[in-house]
Amino acid sequence: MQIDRSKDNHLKSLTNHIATLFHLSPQDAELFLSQFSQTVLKKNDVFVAEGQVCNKVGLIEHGLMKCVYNKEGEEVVFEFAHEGNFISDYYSFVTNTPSEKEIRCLEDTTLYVITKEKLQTLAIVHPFIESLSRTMNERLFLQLHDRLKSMLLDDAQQRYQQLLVQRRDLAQRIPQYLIASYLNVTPETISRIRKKMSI
Amino acid sequence: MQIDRSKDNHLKSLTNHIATLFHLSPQDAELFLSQFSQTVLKKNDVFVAEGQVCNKVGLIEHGLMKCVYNKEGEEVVFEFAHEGNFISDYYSFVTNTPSEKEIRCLEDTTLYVITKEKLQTLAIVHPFIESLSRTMNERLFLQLHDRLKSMLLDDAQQRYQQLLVQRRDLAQRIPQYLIASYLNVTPETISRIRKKMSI
DNA sequence: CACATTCATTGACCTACATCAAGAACGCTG
DNA sequence: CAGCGTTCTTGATGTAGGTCAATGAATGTG
Repeated sequence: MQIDRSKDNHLKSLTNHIATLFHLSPQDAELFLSQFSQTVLKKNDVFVAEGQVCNKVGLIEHGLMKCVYNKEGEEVVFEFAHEGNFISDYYSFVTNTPSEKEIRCLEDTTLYVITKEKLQTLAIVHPFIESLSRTMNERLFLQLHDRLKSMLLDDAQQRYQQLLVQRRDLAQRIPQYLIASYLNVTPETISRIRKKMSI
Repeated sequence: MQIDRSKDNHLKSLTNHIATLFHLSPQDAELFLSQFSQTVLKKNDVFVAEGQVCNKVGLIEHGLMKCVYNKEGEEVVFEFAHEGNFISDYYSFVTNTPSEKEIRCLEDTTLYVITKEKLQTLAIVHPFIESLSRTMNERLFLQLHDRLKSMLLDDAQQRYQQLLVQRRDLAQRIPQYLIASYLNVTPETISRIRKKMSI
């Protein structure tokens, strides 16, 4: 049932997406994305390994990834990313320290990748990259802020319900035990919450 | 025992601090700070009220402030800020939405304040402001990241111990019940942790 | 189709931390 | 220094959510 589009069409759609997101002209957005190189990964492939300095940012064209801490053998989900999202261990990226997280594909994933070095080189020539970086930092800040706020103020059920509202699409593609981990509870707790809510 | 310095000396010290923090030339740092206006607040004075859009950033010269959520009448500490720190509800600042937090002085506080509008005007004339904003966003991101990480991975005792190591100076100026709130536990829990650690 | 694997559910029980209530130890300020 | 508000401590008890273990459902694979 899916229409097979050319790589160019996909890229075009991503370009529009980026232009809108960062208030760029179509030309700037195209210039920006033309510096990325395409990477194709299979389900369970690792994009960033724990212990490696993350010096790259990906922009997902198609697919789904998770970014997780390893806490004594248990995965603790830090973030999910899907079509149109950027993915990186941005903490490692900024601080140049080894990543304490792992980024891995939950589905077959195609993404466009650019290195930190290339980004910095670009920023020198094209001032709009600096402004784009600022906006991106802002977005990352807002995301983290929302997450921290709900950890500080809400209980497990409230967090789950908010997730269902705010990221319903994601919640349907991701196994419940990973949702649980993202909400910082056990799968059993999610199961009981669902029962209580009779979903 | 304290040496009484002139206002100019204080400002000079802040200017150096900012220059170092953001890799600015002394000239740029001075130019930047010259756009701020001094505000003097007493203990318990409100800097940002809940419900008001926060369109300003303060830089603390002397004193201590808290930034708190109000959760059903209970304060939940989001952040503390003291000498040399910037203070704002940056979420409200960026999104132009009413602040859900209150920022209030824990001690008599002197700070330098600049409005969002002025900052934006400045950025047009002086490109270094844009880069400074990016760096500031980055720092805010890293701060939130650390906090979220410890909420996800650590228990109350670990969070308390890390606070003692990372912000010992702060911990000594702030009542324990606010430390507790910052760590998202009750004062009783902190008291019991201290007993167990025999501090 | 049989079998394995992976995920979700449920129940019994446990634990970290919260809540409530009562003192104790500080400051202040008159 | 007496008295009072504020913070900290301690004990008794409650609870959200964790852990462990068993069972089911759903999915993939030879």
